[in-house]
Amino acid sequence: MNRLAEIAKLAGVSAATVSRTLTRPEMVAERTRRRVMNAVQATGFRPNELARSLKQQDSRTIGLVVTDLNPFHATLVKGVQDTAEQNELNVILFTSDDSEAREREALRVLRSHMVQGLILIPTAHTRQHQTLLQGLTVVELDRETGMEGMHTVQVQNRSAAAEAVRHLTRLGHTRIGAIFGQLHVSTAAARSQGYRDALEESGLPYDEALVRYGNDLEGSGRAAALELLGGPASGRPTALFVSNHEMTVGAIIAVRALGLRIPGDLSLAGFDDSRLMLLHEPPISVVAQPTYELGVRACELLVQALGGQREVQHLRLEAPFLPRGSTAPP
Amino acid sequence: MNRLAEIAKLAGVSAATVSRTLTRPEMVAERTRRRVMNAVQATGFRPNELARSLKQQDSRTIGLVVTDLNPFHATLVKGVQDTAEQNELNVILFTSDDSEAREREALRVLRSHMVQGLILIPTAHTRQHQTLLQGLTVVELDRETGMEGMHTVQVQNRSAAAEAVRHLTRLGHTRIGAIFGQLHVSTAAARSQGYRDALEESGLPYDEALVRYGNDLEGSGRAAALELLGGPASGRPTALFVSNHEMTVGAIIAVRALGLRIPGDLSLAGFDDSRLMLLHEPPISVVAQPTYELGVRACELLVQALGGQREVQHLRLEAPFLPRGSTAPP
DNA sequence: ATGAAAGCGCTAACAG
DNA sequence: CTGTTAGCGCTTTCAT
Repeated sequence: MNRLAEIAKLAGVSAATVSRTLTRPEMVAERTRRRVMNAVQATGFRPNELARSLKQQDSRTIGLVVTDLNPFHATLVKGVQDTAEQNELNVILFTSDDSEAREREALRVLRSHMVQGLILIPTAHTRQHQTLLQGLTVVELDRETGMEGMHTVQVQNRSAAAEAVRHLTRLGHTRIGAIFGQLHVSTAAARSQGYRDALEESGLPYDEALVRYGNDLEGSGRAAALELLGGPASGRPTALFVSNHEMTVGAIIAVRALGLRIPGDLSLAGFDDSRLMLLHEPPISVVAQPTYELGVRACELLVQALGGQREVQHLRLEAPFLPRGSTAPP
Repeated sequence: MNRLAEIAKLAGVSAATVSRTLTRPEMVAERTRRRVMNAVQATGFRPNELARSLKQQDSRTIGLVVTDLNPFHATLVKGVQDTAEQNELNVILFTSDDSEAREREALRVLRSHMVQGLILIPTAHTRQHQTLLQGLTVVELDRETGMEGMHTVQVQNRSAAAEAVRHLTRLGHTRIGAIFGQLHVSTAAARSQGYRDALEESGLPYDEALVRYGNDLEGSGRAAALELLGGPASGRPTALFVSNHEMTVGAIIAVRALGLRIPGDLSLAGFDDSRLMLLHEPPISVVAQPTYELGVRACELLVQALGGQREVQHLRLEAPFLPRGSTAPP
């Protein structure tokens, strides 16, 4: 006898009635409802989600695929989870590490768990996984692929980056180095555009020798910074803009290793705020994404979409630049 | 027609055979197997985990419940996930925030998803949820409840804390303040014991006035540190031991707010290493838990236990103390 | 070695 | 308003 049937027997009703009481109580007579609820309470019964999902062809579960689990992502995840909880959704979390195989596997598992919705930080490989995404409602978070039908939640990357670099030009810097992620990632492309925008505004030339591309991890930021700053003081950039959190940390490490002083020898502007940036001596000027809110919004958007809202939405939040002690005149 | 049946038709066999081919290929004739595999490949078919779990009364999914998602936990989670992936297990992640309600909800959801295994950072409320844990294999991570039958994976909290405090006494400190979590949490109790051990060894009295208890979050660490350090220099502790990561961050913030200098006015020893601790000026001396490994071990242990290993295991890893620039003679 | 059939726990017509 | 029935997609006896 299945579990539902046991409760039914206990309450002297049919299984269907128990099910109704639990899902659409208004369809059940007051008296019956109470008897059922008593039995449910007494046994601590909770319906099996798997069976329910299987039957309904839909699970109350959403997938969340992030590229990494650094402080930025942790905050994102919190935003999503808190919002999911409010909407009685469960979250299955995966980390793709920007790897094609891991992303594919994550999507497969999520499909087989019958998630209908998905929040995804897309990677360079997401386009290849189009088939796996068929029929799923997906919200692209932080980055965008440009694929049709995907909702997106991200910040004004281009203007935010421009604002950071503008801050540096205004301080009088003319040799401004920059470290971006891989250009085929939308955030990197947009932020690099912002960098060019700001240079152009002040009539500064775009100099490839001052630009490096990493993989968004600390190590690549460190390596890139070492290259840019390793030369003699004469040709070295006097300011550096790094376009994500981990690479900014890497740059800080490189600057230390080279014995340079911030902001004396180098002005440093980073991306994504954190306690590390704030407690650093001096505090690091950063573009501060509203990280938690990004997560919240992504989840809210997904909930709406799952609720029937057909229109594809594209959300863009502001990411203010916070000038702090790490940036000063050259 | 269900999906399995479609594949079956395509391959000209029965659904049962397709199922066998996928789960126990050795039971199927070479030729048949190939035909089935062709059909599977061609369609990109992947069995529905929900149906499988429902039938088998067991899902290939484990639960992971952490109390928060700070850098320490993020690393823990990574360790668990990487290991789970190797064992073809999916992970459903929850954050309990040390709240009774959220923990209960997490456990309920996990049960209804038919997880058989669970990795849990227990809270003060876990004992009340004993019924919800019935029949589940659980690995307690980081903390322990003392409940019977639970596997545990944690560090040598007592001796690690003692080592940190011993380092301070050896430097010549005699007024050593301390901030712990709530004493009913095993880690806090053990670390506070270690603190006493070290004091006793050097014949120093245990002075309640020098001790505060927080809730493991940054804010409480800050508040506690403000209390301990806010008085006149004469009575103020010359060293401070803080027993978790977030509260150590809070203490750093408090120290800054008070305008004290590290290690000039105060030696600070923290718990849990991170880039923040390392990049702080001066770098913070800390007890460094092998965080990633803790996660890995917990998951490995769970896999073993699920694999039939009956014996209850209790793992204790070493957590070395790393002396750095934040601790010096008074 | 393979197929037929039953059933995991639940929900949704469809009757009554 | 409530019970009966069928079936979601899969695995697993039990036959053959």
